Amino acid sequence: MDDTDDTDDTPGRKPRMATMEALSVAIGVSRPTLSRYFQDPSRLKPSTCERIRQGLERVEYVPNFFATRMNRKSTGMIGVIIPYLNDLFFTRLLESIEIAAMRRGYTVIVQCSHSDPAIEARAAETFLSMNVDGALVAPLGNNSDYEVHERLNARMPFVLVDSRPRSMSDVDFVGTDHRQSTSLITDYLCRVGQPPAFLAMPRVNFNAMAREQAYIGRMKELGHEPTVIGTEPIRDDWLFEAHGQGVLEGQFSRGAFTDRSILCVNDRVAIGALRAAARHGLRPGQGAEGGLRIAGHDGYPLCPFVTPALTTIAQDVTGIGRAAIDVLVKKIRGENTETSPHIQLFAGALKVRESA
Amino acid sequence: MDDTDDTDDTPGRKPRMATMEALSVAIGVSRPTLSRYFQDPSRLKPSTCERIRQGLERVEYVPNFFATRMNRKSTGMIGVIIPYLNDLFFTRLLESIEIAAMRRGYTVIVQCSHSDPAIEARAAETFLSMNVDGALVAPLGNNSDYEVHERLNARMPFVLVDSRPRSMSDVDFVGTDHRQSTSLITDYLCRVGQPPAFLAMPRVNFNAMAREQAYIGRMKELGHEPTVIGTEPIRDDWLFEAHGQGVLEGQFSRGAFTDRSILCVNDRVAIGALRAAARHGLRPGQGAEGGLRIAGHDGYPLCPFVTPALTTIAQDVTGIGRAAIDVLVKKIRGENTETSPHIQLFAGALKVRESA
DNA sequence: ATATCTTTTTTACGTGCGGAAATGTTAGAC
DNA sequence: GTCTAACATTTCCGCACGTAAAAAAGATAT
Repeated sequence: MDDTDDTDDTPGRKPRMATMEALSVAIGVSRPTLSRYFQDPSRLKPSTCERIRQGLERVEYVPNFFATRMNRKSTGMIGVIIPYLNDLFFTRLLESIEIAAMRRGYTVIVQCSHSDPAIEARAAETFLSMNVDGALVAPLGNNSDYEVHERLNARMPFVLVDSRPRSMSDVDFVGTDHRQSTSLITDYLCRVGQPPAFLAMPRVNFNAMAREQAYIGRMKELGHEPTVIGTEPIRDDWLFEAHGQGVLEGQFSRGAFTDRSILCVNDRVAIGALRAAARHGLRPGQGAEGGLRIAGHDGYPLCPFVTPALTTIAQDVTGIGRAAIDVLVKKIRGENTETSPHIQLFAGALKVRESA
Repeated sequence: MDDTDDTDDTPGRKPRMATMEALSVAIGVSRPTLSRYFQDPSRLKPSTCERIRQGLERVEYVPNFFATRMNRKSTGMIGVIIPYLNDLFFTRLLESIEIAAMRRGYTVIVQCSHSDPAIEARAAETFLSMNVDGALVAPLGNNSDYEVHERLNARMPFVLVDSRPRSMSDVDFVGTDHRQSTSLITDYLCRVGQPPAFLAMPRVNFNAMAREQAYIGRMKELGHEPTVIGTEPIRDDWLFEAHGQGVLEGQFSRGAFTDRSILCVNDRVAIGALRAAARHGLRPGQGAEGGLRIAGHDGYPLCPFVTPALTTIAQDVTGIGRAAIDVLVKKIRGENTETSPHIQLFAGALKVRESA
């Protein structure tokens, strides 16, 4: 650690070079040449290139991340903020984002808000201090401190994903077209059974609100009376599943909604709804005698494995993640030739299974 | 961006100082004084402290992450590698790790292997170049390149979490005591019904193997004949749920295992098993007529919401995450007074629900 | 052999900040 | 009022590398 000659010869291993300087004397080329080798080997004569390559095979050297990033105009890093981790929707989104970014040669720095606006703000702060090339943010919801997003947006290439605060309508955004997706499944439910009621969530999430609005709008277009339940929180630390189950158990035990179609704001709520049905001896399904049908929204990976298998709208998570990175990278590279703001909405795909 | 005076006076906002130098002239103290203010304000005279604080309120300044980290002996960062994200067990583990690290004042850098040893290796490389103070690794499984872990272990404080390769038995480890947990549920299943069969996974995961072995051992101790199924992969890109469902559907359609207790290697496999049962009209459960019971392992958050609610062993994810950070931080601070290696195993807790 | 071009090396400076040593300041004791 | 200790602040160098310019070394053509 304190070797003055910047090397560390642990027996049995390759000698480790701590600095590029030490590496250069070990290989026998100058340090600037090495620097250029690491950035773009093609700018060196092939023979020199080969000599360096062979030298590198005989020692262990990994360039100092901070020193390299400090001077370069670009850090090659993209900051990603997601609201919480314990939701497979977001993990799949994150996965597609990471893979897409990796392909483009960027290092992704993930920060999770853990449902806490203060942590979200700190994450933004971290990105600013790390000079990330750009930021991809899935906001927390109504609790978010928008100034945080605005500051990021003002200081670096910035793209919102998944959910978009009303106040940030002029910011680039990639997500699902909830009007389309909700209409699609509303239409389907109207076609195969009674017009659905909507099992909502407390208003803490923009997508939830967007879907609720889309449901109401579509129902009216179809000449049906919209019915929304579940906007009141059951308890404070609610999980989506517990919320769905709690709301519906309340209704079922009053004998309400036992023979209707129920469109849930998302799959996790729907899984709770299925649970409530099961506990009340109800069998929701396509050909259900009672007429109870339950559908979700998102394409949660577990939908095919619950009983009955959950009919839902699958969001194109992979497409969204990839597109978000595409837009962000374009902004980073200054190839922003398109209309501004760039709003890209993906269509949802109907997945008909057993539950509706 | 190219301001030579290191400031940026965007109208309507606080003037932004790009460097500590600029900040120092703006406030009227020397740069090193500022430096010490940010590291430990108590080392400054209260009056100076107050002057700086007031100055900071009138401008916007965030110190450069790289520059600060480059010289400090400690970067204040902990690297965490997890094998994949699309599993709520790992997201919960990660959550508890992040919260624990945050409390200790560390910044967590998460890298996900995405089931790919090459990505895992690159993540380790990143940690080395970033000079993280220590690394917490949940290894990929049999596919992992152990040299990667060994290198990290040799070069920085290092702790394995969740799963431990056989070849790394001398490395600090925090995880669940699978002998205890598996025995606990095996005993329970033997007590309430027929001795269980074990629905395993292909041997790609150490915990899966450990549980399988624990099951076999415990069954023999109890004088029962162990039965293991599901060690052959159904298809290549198998999901855990699909694996459980596939294996059991094969058995059920041959009329096998329809009236036995089945202990699944984990909850995701068990959810697939429940699905298989449902598709064959079977109703696993505590007082099941046919005698079919299905139990899992892990404490997957969805267990209470599937039908029937899944009986399982809950791992103490929060405890594991917190303990792992504790050990790692101790190693980082050189307070490693205990026996080496530090092996810390947490007990699992039986969660009796409906399915068994 | 000389001129021209390409490649590499030398040299030197910059990045934003940490840290040790030197300098300045203050307060208490005489 | 001076001296000294104690503390506060500044000066200065260093970190590991990027980058630019100038000088040197090869390579190729004439």
